[in-house]
Amino acid sequence: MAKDKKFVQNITSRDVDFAQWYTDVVKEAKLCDYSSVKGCLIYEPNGYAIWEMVQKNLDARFKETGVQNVYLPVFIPESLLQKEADHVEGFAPEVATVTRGGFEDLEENLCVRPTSEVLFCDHWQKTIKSYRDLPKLYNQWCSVVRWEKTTRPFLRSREFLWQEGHTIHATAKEAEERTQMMLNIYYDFVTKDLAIPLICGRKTDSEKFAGAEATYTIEAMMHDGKALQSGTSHFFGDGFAEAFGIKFLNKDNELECVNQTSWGLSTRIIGAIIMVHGDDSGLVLPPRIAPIQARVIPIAQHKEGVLDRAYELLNKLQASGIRADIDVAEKTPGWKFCEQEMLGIPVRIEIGPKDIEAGQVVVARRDNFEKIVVDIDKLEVELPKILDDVQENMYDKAKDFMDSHIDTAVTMDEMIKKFNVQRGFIKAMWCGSEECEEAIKHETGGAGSRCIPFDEEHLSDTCIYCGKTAKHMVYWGKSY
RNA sequence: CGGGAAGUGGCUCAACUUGGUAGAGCAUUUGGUUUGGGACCAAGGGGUUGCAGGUUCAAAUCCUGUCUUCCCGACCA
Repeated sequence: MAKDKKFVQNITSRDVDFAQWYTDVVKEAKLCDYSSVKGCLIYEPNGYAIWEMVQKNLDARFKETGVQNVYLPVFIPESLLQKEADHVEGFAPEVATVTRGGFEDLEENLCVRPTSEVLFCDHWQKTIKSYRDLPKLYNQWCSVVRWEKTTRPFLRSREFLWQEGHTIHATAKEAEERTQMMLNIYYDFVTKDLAIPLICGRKTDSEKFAGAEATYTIEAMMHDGKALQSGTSHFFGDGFAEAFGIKFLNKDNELECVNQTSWGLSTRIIGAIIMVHGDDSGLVLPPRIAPIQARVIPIAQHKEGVLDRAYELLNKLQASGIRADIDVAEKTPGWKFCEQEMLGIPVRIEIGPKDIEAGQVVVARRDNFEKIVVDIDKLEVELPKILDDVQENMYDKAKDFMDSHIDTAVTMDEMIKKFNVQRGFIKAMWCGSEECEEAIKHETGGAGSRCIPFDEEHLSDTCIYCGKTAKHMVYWGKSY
């Protein structure tokens, strides 16, 4: 069977050493390189192209809901960051600070933004007067800096690219709806475009964003069973508005605080794509997000007519809207196949003398290594169908994996035993206390609460740890 | 931040223990033969050994500091 054969030699097997496999894939797919500053990445063309696709697809979805793009500065005066107590407490340990400009010490230190809530607040405090100014639906694509101690490409870097959306509304209800709406957009984007199945829910108090009233999350399961928080949407109520004095006159001519949201998705999602879909041959990109969806590989390209036909094919594909390229390097076909597989290009199209004679091409799928013979004149019609099928199959495969790695437990013994022998998440009841949450994480060797799902099940009446009345069902698992 | 490992041509590593002209494979360049799963032959090019100090007649090798990467842990919305 083709799929059992390991074609690509320089990638560590996923089941042998997952961490090393991840590093190998990042390297072999040429997604990024390390820079001379710890935790700061050089995004190479292949990696940045994925991010550009993410930007394009997400940005369009945002704008459909009335969101406008803006850009705010990279620096935050230290005093501004300190205005909201919970917020500063949450972020202070990982803020980088500029103390000098040129040869002069600064009057006031400037923080490099770890997130921009306070800048938006500061701006709105000055500009919002009336209910007629509301809502404001802003988003910015930028990078932020968090001085992480442990760094890994894409998953945890000191500087990372993301989008951060910030909105203010006249009512809490409207802000709540916006919080949910943006979570749904993330859900839609990640499940449909990235083919990554998700668990959706609310974060517990200890896990929620510093300064938020409620944090909602989409959680994905990586192939090693660990969770990756892949996007978050926060409801702030009027907490920040109180601290910053963002007030407006309502229709009854009364002064009122705005209600606020923020929501973000980062280049971390590239890590998710790698760890959900990748295999022992390298990266596997879902067709809808793949910068290159199909690569034409001419076989025996020195022979009369082969290159001409290959380019013809390429032009036809590009004209029909498929993102395609061609590999005309002076390498053997086998080498090119491996290259295409490491890069994760969803399909390759082999065309050689035999094909030309028979009026056909060979389409090889990256997701299952299947080779399909297609009539050369029907390729423009057939290829989109194949790409759709690849996309769908990738989601189904990932969904099956996730579903088969979610278990339940009603006693701590059961939970600890299960976490010792299996990967994935475990559903269990919880009383709502932070002490129990902490204890569960400790005793399971690091499986923390991922989220309280929207569709809670009733597994038992009591908290798995303390035995008191359970308030919620929680997904537990180790995470990145 | 604690524990462990490592930094030597573009990449993977050797030489370090016992200081004495930096070496191999892959990649790359040129010519030729090849081409349906990482081809072969021949000839070339490429390294002040992460960085900064120190010891020494002499340092990739010994010492000190520092930076970076990887793994485990702690921390992290």
